[in-house]
Amino acid sequence: MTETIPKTTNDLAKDARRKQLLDAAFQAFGKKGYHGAQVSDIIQEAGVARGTFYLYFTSKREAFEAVLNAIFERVHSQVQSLPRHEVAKIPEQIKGNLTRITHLLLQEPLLVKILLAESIGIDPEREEQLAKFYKQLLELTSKSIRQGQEMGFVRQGDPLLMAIALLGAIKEIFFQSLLGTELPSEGIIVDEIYAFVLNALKGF
Amino acid sequence: MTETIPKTTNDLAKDARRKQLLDAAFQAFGKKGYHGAQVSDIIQEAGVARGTFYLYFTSKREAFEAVLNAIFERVHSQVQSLPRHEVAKIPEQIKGNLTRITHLLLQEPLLVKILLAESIGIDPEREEQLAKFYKQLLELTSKSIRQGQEMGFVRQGDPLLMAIALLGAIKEIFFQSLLGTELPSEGIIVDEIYAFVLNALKGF
Amino acid sequence: MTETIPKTTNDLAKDARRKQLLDAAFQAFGKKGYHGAQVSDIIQEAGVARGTFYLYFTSKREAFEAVLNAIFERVHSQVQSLPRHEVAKIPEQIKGNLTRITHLLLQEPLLVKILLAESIGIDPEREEQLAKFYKQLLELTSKSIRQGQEMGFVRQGDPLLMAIALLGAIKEIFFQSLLGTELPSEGIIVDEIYAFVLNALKGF
Amino acid sequence: MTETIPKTTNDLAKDARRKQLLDAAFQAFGKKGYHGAQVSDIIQEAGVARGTFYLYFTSKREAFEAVLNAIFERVHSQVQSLPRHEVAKIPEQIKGNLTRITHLLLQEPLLVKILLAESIGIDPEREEQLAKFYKQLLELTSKSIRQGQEMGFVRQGDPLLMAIALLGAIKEIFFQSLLGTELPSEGIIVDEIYAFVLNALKGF
DNA sequence: AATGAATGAGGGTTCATTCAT
DNA sequence: GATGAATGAACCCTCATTCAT
Repeated sequence: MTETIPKTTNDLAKDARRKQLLDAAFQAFGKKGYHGAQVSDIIQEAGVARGTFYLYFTSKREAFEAVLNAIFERVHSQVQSLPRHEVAKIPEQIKGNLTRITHLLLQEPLLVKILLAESIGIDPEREEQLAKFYKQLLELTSKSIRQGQEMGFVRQGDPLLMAIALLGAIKEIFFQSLLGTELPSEGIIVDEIYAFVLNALKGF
Repeated sequence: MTETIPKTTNDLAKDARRKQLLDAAFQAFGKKGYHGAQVSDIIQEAGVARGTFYLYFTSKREAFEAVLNAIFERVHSQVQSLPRHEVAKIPEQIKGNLTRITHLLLQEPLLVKILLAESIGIDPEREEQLAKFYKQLLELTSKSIRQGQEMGFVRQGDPLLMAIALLGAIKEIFFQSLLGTELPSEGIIVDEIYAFVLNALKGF
Repeated sequence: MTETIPKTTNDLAKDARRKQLLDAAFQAFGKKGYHGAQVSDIIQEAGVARGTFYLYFTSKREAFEAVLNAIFERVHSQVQSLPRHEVAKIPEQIKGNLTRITHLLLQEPLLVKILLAESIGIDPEREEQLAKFYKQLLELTSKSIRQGQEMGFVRQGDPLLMAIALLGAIKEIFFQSLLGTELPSEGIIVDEIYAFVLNALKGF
Repeated sequence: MTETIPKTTNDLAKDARRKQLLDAAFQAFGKKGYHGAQVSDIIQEAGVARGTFYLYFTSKREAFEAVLNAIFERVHSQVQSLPRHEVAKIPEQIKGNLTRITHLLLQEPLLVKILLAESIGIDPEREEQLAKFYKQLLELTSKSIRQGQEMGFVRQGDPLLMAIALLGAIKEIFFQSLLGTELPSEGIIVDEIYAFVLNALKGF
């Protein structure tokens, strides 16, 4: 009788424990970087024993991978793909996306740090993962740009390069906030990015 | 009289040896990153004994620092400050700067990797150094933007954010080349960046 | 309730392991001296892995410090403070102290070596520790001498210098045994030291 | 013609250079101990190049050996052997020896440090050398004691142990001065040692 | 599942000694 | 003889991972 419940309980507990370790790993990697963070930091933050860590991750690297995946998902979840047919709503949606992403990234410097500074140079696999993430982003964006060019409200030019430039423009703002550069308020940042995008692309 | 020549000779030899080690360090750090590169890699690349490395650098970290400084100087040397009074020549000069920087960075992926990916997360001092480098760049750029705004050919907006966005747009192109993204030819890249800058900023 | 037992068990195990390492360190330092002894010697003697050593001591130096402390305690434990009021028993007690110390030091040449030869020149802190150890010994002794002088059965003279001389006389015997000088039997040594002390101090 | 003079000059120069290095080594070993002193310290103190050191000593160890020998000679030169037949002059001579040795050792703490603290634990050969030095000293002393016993003015007891005790009593005074123990003036020290020797040995 | 003591490969740094100039 | 750049063996310490309890 009591046998069935524990299983569920344990599963829940397992998930909770994993999340607890994932959070701790996020904190540790965000604060100290991949190499600076030790497994000791993670288990201390999580309040578990050393062996426990290896019950949920096979290695420090895998834990980092998991953290990175969680970050990707979190960022993705803030981006809604733009509706193709309702052209009138596009600007509004773009601004909404910008607002949500900006809010997230300014709120979570650790996330920014991991995404921008720690995700490269760990190993080839990680780099590939990162490249894939950006590739998706860039393909989506350059497709939109190409559409805009066909519809005449985006200027001519290499869509991929334009997409890259836009991505970089936005990334750099958060990177600079990471370096301690004093930035204006969130609202102004969103407005400025939006203006930047419009201007950089506009076709007339 | 004969005393000065040996001295010069030795100094030259020491400089040459230092450069040899600096180059080897650049290679090693560029290929494997700061943490991945071992002192063994550097001395093997340079073809010297272990102790020799410590004759020229007090530590692995100091060697990295020296590599970073050399990179900063190399990048700086490619940028000519724009002439204030000859407005007509500004576009030409901007394009010249872009061409030179683009050429350098596409030619030297290791340099890009160190500058974009390895220079953060090593230690606070390094981060400060990087922050200073970017701060100079951004101050210079945002001042130009402000001037352009006053003269009416740059649109309104926060000059710092605009400068950051421009910097990021350019950086990202090289970062993506680092990640293996297939890019157009160097000439097209330069043209596109130039168009991007003009469009992103233009005031009418 | 059952929680306390594992804890005790572990603590005991940890104490045992620490003692094992301490003993090994004592052997190594005693045989080869501080600089001659390597951490490898200690762990080999103890039969544990390299990392284990650093689980119990933060450094080679700290291990030496611990060895020295253990020696101090061991020596101290052999010395019983003399009863002030039972004058008649003092000679007997002195002889008892001498017997015990002599026995200990002749039995443990490693201990003598560490105490006399290795405890100086390691670092200022260690020297201070040693100085403190001797200071206590000398203060105790010179106080007794002063009392003896007041009571008339110790000759006049600087009590501190007399205490130092006595200490040195005794130390030297063990130091010479360390150097390989052929000494008489333990019993004769004790008798001789005793006679020496009595004669050196006697007031009439 | 000029050939013969240079030889002498060079020999002198060689001796001077050797002495210069020996002095520098004495300073370095005295201040930092054998292990703490590096060849770098010695050549810096002497103001010569690294290679020069190895023109005069085959190794750091040999330099230490040379320093130790110089110390032995210096100490020996202060001790005049006692005249056997002029019994009346013995006390005076003893006191003279004590005065000179005390003066030397209090004047030269570095010498004391090397002699008492650094000369053991370097290597077996050094230990042997030290043992020989002390053996000579002890044989001389114990022979005198035996003579004194035969002549009736030294009490009975093991002559070697008595000699050792005397040696130790004296050594300890300088050792304690090394450890920073506050001692009386040189004159008092000499008087006290003398009294100590007399009392410790006197036969009635 | 949880624990934490034990492991040991690995890496940075030091420093006595050599040798070409 | 003098120099000092180069050498490389040696050694301490770290930390991700394992495994018996």
